[in-house]
Parts: sequence; structure tokens; C-alpha cells
Amino acid sequence: MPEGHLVHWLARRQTSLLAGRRVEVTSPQGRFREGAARLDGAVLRRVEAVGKHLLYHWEDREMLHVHLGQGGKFLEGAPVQPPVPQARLRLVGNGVALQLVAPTVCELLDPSGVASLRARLGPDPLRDDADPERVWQAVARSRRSIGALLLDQSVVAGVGNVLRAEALNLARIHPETPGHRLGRRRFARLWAEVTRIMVEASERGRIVTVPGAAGDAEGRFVYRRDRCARCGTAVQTWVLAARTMYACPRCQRRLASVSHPDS
DNA sequence: ATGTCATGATAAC
DNA sequence: TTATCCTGACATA
Repeated sequence: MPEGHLVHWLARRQTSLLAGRRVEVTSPQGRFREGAARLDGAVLRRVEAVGKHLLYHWEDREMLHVHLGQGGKFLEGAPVQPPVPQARLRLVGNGVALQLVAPTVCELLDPSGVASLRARLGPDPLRDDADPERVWQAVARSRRSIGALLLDQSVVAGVGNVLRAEALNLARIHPETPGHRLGRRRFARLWAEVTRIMVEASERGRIVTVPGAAGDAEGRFVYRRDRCARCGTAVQTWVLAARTMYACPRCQRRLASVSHPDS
């Protein structure tokens, strides 16, 4: 269940484990057998994260593209252990085995495929090349709600449902606020919060927005909570852009003049 | 055993 | 907007 922060964490982790190494590539589950055969024995240059996508750069091979989706994950273990049968992809090198389970995408991409992938993604707050001005332009021009815009990977790449809920709460913005009504100041605050949370989460490997909190549930202000961790008000939930939105009605007021779709 | 949901995304309507 | 796909985790029975 990875958002951008975890994907970046994985990219760094896997780069540090396997970059410059010759890698044994297989597909125990079989659905990536052909691609695995093409990569088997190649030297990995690095693993790059773009939003929620992983790109594996090899010497003299096509790019490997992985998207974890909702349930995908990597298992890290010793190569001596038997392969997990449902692993779509298994990478072995440098004394470790990385096994990919339940991804939505695991494919080889030629340069044009890579280019079109990059082209359909908006700026990624975790990357140095991210340009917030581009995001602002898209937001300011849109009548869609900021809650929907944050999940649109062509607007911002890497934000998922937890980050959306937490960032909007931290920035004190009501999720239904239309992009074109947000204003520069609120956008700037939102971008700052999104970036800060993602950087911290990508270092830690998980999202903890409430200072000092330990566990997952306690570490969030509104996501999957009954009450707002800041003020204790009952958290409201509704579906926004096909995902459950969590917001505090006290910390995140609607703009006064905005007429409201009530749900 | 069965149902429901999920930190995701897409194709089709 | 909805239906659908992926597959795991958890709740309910």
C-alpha cells in the first residue's frame, strides 16, 4: 500500500543493495517470465522513483517498470530461502533476494514508453526537478476540488489517499475547495506540507504526521481516525474522487462563499 | 467460507 | 461516473 514516499524509499534501498551488481532475474509466479529472461544476468545501474512508479536502469537492457498499486510489495530476504511462489519478480544479487508480490505493473519499457510514462506524470514533490509552479498552474486553472486534484497523478505525482487527507488537514484546507478558488497562499502552504510530510515519510519509510507519535493510527491527524488528533472533533468521511476522504470539520472549514455540494 | 475494504489506476460508459 | 482488475488483510459467520 505504497504512496510516493515508500516508492522513493524502496528506490534508494534497492539502489544501495544492487546498483553495480549483476542480478539474477526470475519470475517464480510466471507472469513475467519472458521479461525476466531478458533481464537475467544484467548489471543494474540504479533504481529510480517517479511518483509511485519504479524504473530500473540496466546496462544494455530495456527499462523495467514496476507499479505496486494498492497491494503490491517487495519482500527482502536471503537468496537461500525458497522463492515465494506468487512472486511476479525475483531479483537476486549481493547476497539478497528481492521479491515482488501483487504489483499492478511489471513490464519492460522501450525509451518511448519511458518518455510517455514521464510525460503523463505531474511534478513529484520528492524529486529535485519538481516545479511547484507547474502544479499551481494546473490547480488554479481547474474547477475540480483540491481533494480530487491531489490524487490526480498528472497534477502531482506520488500523493495517495493518506497523504491527501493529512496534508489538507495540516494546511487547514477543506477538501472540496475548488482549485481555482484556493489562492496562492493556501496553495503554497499546502505544497509546503505535502513536501515536508513526504520527505519525512520517505526517510522513515512510513507516514507519521503527528509529532512524537509512534503507531500508524496514532501517527495521523484524520486518516482512518474517529476523531481529529488536534482538536478531538469527530472526523467526517465521504467519497471524493473514488476514494474515502477524511477531514476535520473544525480544522478544515469550507470557504465562506463557496456553495457546497453537501457530499 | 464468505464478504468487504484497501496507502491504486484504468477502461468504458 | 461506474465497473473492473490486482491481491492481501481483516471482519464476520
